[in-house]
Order: sequence, then structure tokens, then C-alpha cells
Amino acid sequence: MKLPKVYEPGQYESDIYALWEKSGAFRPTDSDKHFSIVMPPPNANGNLHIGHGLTLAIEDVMIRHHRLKGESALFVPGADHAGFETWTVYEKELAKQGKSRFDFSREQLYEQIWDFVSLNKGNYQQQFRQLGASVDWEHYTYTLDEKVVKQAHATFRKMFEQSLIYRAEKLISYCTFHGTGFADIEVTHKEEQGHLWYITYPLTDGSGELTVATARPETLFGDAAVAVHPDDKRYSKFLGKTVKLPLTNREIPVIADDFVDPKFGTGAVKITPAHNQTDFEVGKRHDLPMIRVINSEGFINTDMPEAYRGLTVDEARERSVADLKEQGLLVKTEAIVHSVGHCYKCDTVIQPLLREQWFVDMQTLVKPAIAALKANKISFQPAAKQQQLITYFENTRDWNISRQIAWGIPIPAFQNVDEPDDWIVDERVAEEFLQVGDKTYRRDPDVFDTWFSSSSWPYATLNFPDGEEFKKFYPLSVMESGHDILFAWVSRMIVFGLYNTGEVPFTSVYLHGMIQDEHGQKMSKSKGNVVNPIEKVLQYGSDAFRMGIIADETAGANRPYDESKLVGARNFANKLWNIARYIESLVGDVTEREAPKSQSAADHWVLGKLQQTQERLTKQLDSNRLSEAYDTLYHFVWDDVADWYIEASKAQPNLPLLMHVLESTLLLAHPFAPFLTETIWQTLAWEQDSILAKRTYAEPLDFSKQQMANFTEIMTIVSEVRLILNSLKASGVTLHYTDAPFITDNAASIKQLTRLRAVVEAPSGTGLSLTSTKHKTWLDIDQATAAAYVKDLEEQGTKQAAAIKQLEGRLANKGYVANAPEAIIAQTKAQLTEAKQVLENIEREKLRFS
RNA sequence: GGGUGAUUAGCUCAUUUGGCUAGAGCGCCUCAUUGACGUUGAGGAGGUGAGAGGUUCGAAUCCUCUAUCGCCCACCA
Repeated sequence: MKLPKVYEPGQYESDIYALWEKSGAFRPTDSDKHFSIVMPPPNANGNLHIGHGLTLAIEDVMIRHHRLKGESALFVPGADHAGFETWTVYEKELAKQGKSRFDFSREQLYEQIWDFVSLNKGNYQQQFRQLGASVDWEHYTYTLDEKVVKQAHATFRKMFEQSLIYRAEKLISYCTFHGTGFADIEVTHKEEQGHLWYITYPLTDGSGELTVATARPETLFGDAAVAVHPDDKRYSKFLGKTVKLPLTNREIPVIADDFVDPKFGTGAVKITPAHNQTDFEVGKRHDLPMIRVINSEGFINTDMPEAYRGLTVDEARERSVADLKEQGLLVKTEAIVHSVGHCYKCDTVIQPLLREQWFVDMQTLVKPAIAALKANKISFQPAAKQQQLITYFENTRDWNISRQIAWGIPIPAFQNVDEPDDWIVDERVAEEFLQVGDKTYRRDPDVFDTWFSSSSWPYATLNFPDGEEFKKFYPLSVMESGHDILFAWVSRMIVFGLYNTGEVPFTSVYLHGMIQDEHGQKMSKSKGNVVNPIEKVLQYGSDAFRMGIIADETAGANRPYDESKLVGARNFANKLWNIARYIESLVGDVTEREAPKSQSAADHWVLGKLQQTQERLTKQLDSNRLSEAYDTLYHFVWDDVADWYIEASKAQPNLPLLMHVLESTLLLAHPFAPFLTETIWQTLAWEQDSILAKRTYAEPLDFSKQQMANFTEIMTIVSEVRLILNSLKASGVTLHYTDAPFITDNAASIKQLTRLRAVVEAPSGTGLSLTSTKHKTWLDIDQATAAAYVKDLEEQGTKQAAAIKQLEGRLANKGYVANAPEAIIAQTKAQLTEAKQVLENIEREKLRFS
């Protein structure tokens, strides 16, 4: 088959993927060794972004590698309904149509979003294929598939029955724009310029006054007390008395509590239990009333003083400051920088609001997870994440899982319409009301935090508890994900996995970093600096995208996008293509293969390199060092195979061996360049099947170490000759040598590699002797031309002398000789001997020409 | 406030139990070349490994401090 000069990926990729899919090659085999990855499901509300491209590239390299190790590999694809994320995307869609969520019922919204997401799910599947993801489509799972929903409901029921999920009225982080509560982890804290207002609270008995400092004067209407530190002498006389709350004249007590920092502000703190987390705790300790000032839309409540009702928080703040000032109760205003919680989507300031929600008792659930992590049941890349996760677990608080949005999995809980504290769990969430005996129950209108259901992803996808997949592939071999969702997702999968299955859900975690734009800025649609992976696939080819994006990959590290890496990978793909093109042009239409047999030193050498590379690559891929593995492959293919072996072989081509090298190389390259290697494989006249049918890397062939060393020496000679010819601009030169049979055997290769006129054995002669070999070799360059080389020789001599001095110094060091391992010392000695030999040669040459 | 990561060639980054002359890609310079490939080949320049100190026979690697940048977590009003 005749191949075109340049590899054009676009012409082959979709056909190749179709071929794979048809052949069922992505399904697990019956091998006893299992390897499994479940894809972190992309949010089905848009297109894949560069992070997904990276994720799929990493995971697919892993899975293809393990397949080629003969293991039964399962790669499960999926898509995420992504509750709140999709909700915000859809709200923007609605806004484009001039509508909002208030124009529809929850049921209508749910249906509309369902359709919206269905479109995108289709996109994704197409894009996974374009990226070459060798996923098992039969296991494709959507997070609203019945099995996932069932698992979420089952988890809820189990936890509810074990009192690990409870209903409580607590302060939660609430976004008044989106109209929903959040988990703590979803709030973004930002340092902001603010003010500290010092406000006077007069004692009710008229005996004096207190000054409190607050950043939120508008919450004053919800004050339930003023707190001071119990040991603060300044305030001891106020304890037990009451103060009159400005602007309303309500009486509140002065209390003592340890949490107060006497050095901050005035040392007296207003306590607003319904709008501040700390104050909430204080309120509970002192049994204070919880007065709600702000409602869930972010306005001042209707039972507040008339002038404030319906104002926004900002308006109420401004007004309260003005009013206090007018009444002479504002002592001073101080500028401060403090941390303020924001909605991570819309940046609205988060309000701590009192609400009744479902909470997961994390303190209890986290214990087995901490134990598992401490027992190293899960290995982490980067390793530091393990301890970070333990620390996170140790400090985690109960998890609010109720979301007041339409899009998500309904919480299977029903409330007795007559007795609010009477809740039952029931999976019939399609019903709004349930009749149990003479009681009527109404479904909780809320849906789950998406992460609640995705916490069961590793086994829900494997048909827990009875699925064959679960039995074979759980725990997963690797959980590969972005480091940004370590806490939100990875942590909870561990907790839930242990809770539901009694086992860790995966035995290793690989976290990749974020790809930033070329200037190191975070990529975002609003900044307009996003890179579309599919565009890059179309531009450079899927394999080039994959290799280019992996070329810089280090676990956990963020890094800028570097398009030159993609270009380099595209060139690399083309190099491999041309290696195949050359070998196939020699082989012709031969459909039968002779057993490969090495003849030349180069043959032995390339087999040795092949074996080394295979070992190294396997080791690197086994330990997920993908960029190193790619580097290994790159240099083997380009330097060893193309630039040395093929060039050398042109003098005496060994066809069966070239064929063997090509096949072995294609297999090694396959995890990195699946499309290309398969495309080439399809053109091999002597191979009928898909490369995927191989299911194992090539068997290494025997080679002679002596012959390999001979070729290494030839390489040294070639390099020196090239250097000299380059330096002297000499041409038509002949290399003479004495007493080196292996040079005779490889004379043609040397000639080919150096473009010398000839390589000839001769008993003796004059000319420019090579200094890098112990064999007697010389170039027939005349004295005058060669003299110009003396300058180069001098430089080399200086370098060698310095190296010798260093090596000698090392060996003269008693501590070194006494303490260093023998192998290292032997190595140093060998280096010294060689360096001395080379220097001697150089000196001799210098003498002859100067 | 508490953690944590980084700082290596012009640029982007590697270097895993401390031990070859600290590497790669891109860029740069010189040269080559009509049958595998210009998405090529050969050769080359370029680094006191952020700074200071310490441990060690030996440090980019371990320890301490300093500087700069980044990330994560946090209920100080």
C-alpha cells in the first residue's frame, strides 16, 4: 500500500473509531487481571473544554496501556446532569429568551432542562469519539439514569434510618439571586474592603452605655444580645444588665462568652443568631431568640421597622448608618479588609440564613475514611493530597444536601402536612402527596446537591450491588480527576464508598492540574481565553492533541496551555508515519513474514534499545508518569529508530527486522497515538487484524550485548566524524582504520551515517586521528586543513582536563572512597580511565599539528 | 489566620529513595540535502538550579531562614 507523504489525521480518524467500536475492542476481556477507570462525567450543559480533553487523554493512555499489558480493562463513560451548574446555564438560556424561572412551574422547568441536556449529551458522545476515548459504550451512564437515582435514594434511606441524615433548622449559606442554599464548600471567600461601624447601645437602666463594633449594622434588628469576654474587666459591671437596641428600643441582655476577642473592636459584640454563623452558635449556647431580619430574596423582612421593610441589604445598611448617625449613636467608622462569602457562580454576597434542611452527619461518616487514608488504602498523586484530605476530613462539618432548585434528583422525603416534624422516606417522588393511613404527606420540593448522588458514582455505574462489573472492577484501579474537585467529589466518594460498600471506592487517585491560558490566567468563557479541544483535534489531529496536552503533564500542577507542544506532537506523528512509509516501501506487498534475525551491530543495538524502551515505558506508565513516558517514546522513535537505526540500515536493510521494529514501535506508541498507529497498522500488508487485536506489547527478541556495544562505539565514531567534517567544512573524506573487525562489518553504515567518501581498512597511515575511540582511526585530511582543527582540539582538551581533575579529586577524597557505594566508585574510575584516554589522544593530535 | 505548592536555559517545563558532564520541546546560530519525512537531517551556543546559611564524602534534591509568586482552607464580629 502506498502512503501519502504527510499524515492527514482527518482522513482516517472517524473511520478508525467506527472500526474499533464495531469490533467491540473496548469491552473488557476475560483476563484475570482487572483494570478499571470510571470517567468523571462532564457536565452535560455545553461543549467539552480543554480540561475534559486532558482528562480523556490521560485516562485513555492509562486504559490502553493496561489493555496492552493483557489486562481486562474497563473504561466507563458518562455525563452529569450537574444540578446547580446546569441550572445556572439554563437560567442564562431563559434570560436570552427574555424569560426567567418564575415564568414556569418546577415540573415545566425540569422537562425543559431535560431536553436541553439531551442535546448536549449527544454532542459529548461524539466528542469522546473524536478524542479517541476507548470507552465501553455499553456502560455509558448518565447521572439521572435509573440506577444512579436509585442508588442516591437508597443511600438517603439508609442514612436516614441510621440517623446519619437529619432534618434541622440551621444557618446555611444562601444565594439570594439563585434562591438556593449551598454546602459550605460551594461558597467562595474573598477579601474585601469594608467598614467597621462603632455603635452605641445605651443601658436600659440609664447607668451608662456600651459601644459595639460591627461590619453589618443592618442586622442590628436581629440582635439578641451583646457579648463580652468573661474576663474582660471593662465590661464586668455590665453583665446581667440589658441594653436598649438602637432604632427599635428592644431590650437585649449583656452576656459573657469565651469566643469574644477583647482586643478586636471594642471587645463587645452584637449577637445576631439568625445571620451569622458564630452568633448562631452563641445563640444556641445562651438560648437566645433567632430573629430573622433578611428574607430569602435578600430583602428586609416585613416584621422589621417600617422604614426598612423591603429594602435590600445594602440599602438597609446605608439607611441604618445614616439613622444611627442622626441619633448620635454612631461613634466612628473604620475601614477594614475582611473576608466575605460569595456565590461561586453569580458572585452575589452569600447570606447566612436560618432554614430547615437535610444534613448529612459527616463527623460520623468521615471516621472510616480517615482510618482508610491513614492506613494508606489509597495512593495519591500528588502524594501531598493524602494529608490534605485527612485534615479536611478532620475539620469537616455537616453537609447541607438540600437545594431549592428544579433541576436535580428529588429528595425522597415526605412531610406530614399536619405535623411538620413527622418525615418519612419514600421513593415515589413522582407523587406530590402520599396518603399513609389517615395521614397526608407532602413531598419535599427540594432536590439533592448533585454531589450527593455523584458520591456513589464508582459503584452506581458498576451496577452495585449485584452487577458482575461491580464484582470484577470494584474498587476502581484509578480515580482520575481535576485537583479542584478533590474535596467536593473525591473526598465524598471515599466517604460514601466506605459507607455503602465497606471498601474504598478506588485504590489510587491521580489528580491533574488546571490548564490555564498561555499567560497563566485561568481559562473562562467570560474572559474569552478558552481553548476548544475539538478545534485542536481538527487542526492537528486527535493523537497530536493528546500527546501535546500530555507532554507537560505533572500530577496536580497547573500549567499554561502551550500550543507549540501540539505542533511538536503533530510533527512526531508525521515522523512515525514516515518511518512506516519508508519501511513499507521496502517491504512491498509481502504478506508473509520471515522470522526476524539480527545481522549487523545496528540490528542488535536497536533490539536492545527496543527492550530498554519497553521496560522503561511500562514502568513509567505503570506509575502514571505520562509526560516522562511520552518523552521516552518520542526519543526512542525519533532518535533511536529514525535517526540512527533506519539511517544505519539503509546500507544493509534487514527487512524482517525492520518490520519487527515497526510493529513493536507501533504497539509502544499506541496508547499515545491510537488513531495513527491503527491507521498504519491497517496498511501493513502482513497484518490483517486491528492493532487492538494484539492485546499485548511485542515480545522482546534476543540480542548480543557485545554487538550493541559495538554499535555504540560506531555512534561515537560517527559523531566525532560529523563534528570534524562540520567544523572543517571538509568533504570527500575517507576514514581509515586498523584492527577493528566490527568497523569492517559496519563500514557501509558508517559511510551512510557520515557521508564519508569511504571507510577503508589500512595497515597504517597519516591524517587526522579520531580521539574518542581507542581504535586506531584516521581521516585522510591533509595537514593544512587539519591544522584548523587544532583550535577545536584545544577546547576539547581543556574540557577533558577539567573533567579529569574533577574525577581525580573525587577519588582522592577519602570520605568519598569510604562512603560511596561501590558501583558509583567503579563508575567514577571507569570515567576517569576513559577521560584520560581521550585526553591523551587529543594531546597527541595537538602535538602532531602544531 | 492556618495550610500548601512553586522559583532550574530566551520561553514552557522535566529530573523519585542525595551520586554519570542538570535534560527535553520550542526559539536562536551554522551547515546539509533531489527518492521515508522541510511537519527533514547534522552540528552548535545558552544554566553560579531565587538568595543566604547548614547537614553530607557528595545537594537542584534534605534542614533553617529570607524574598517573590500561586493555590487551598477558615464562623473573628
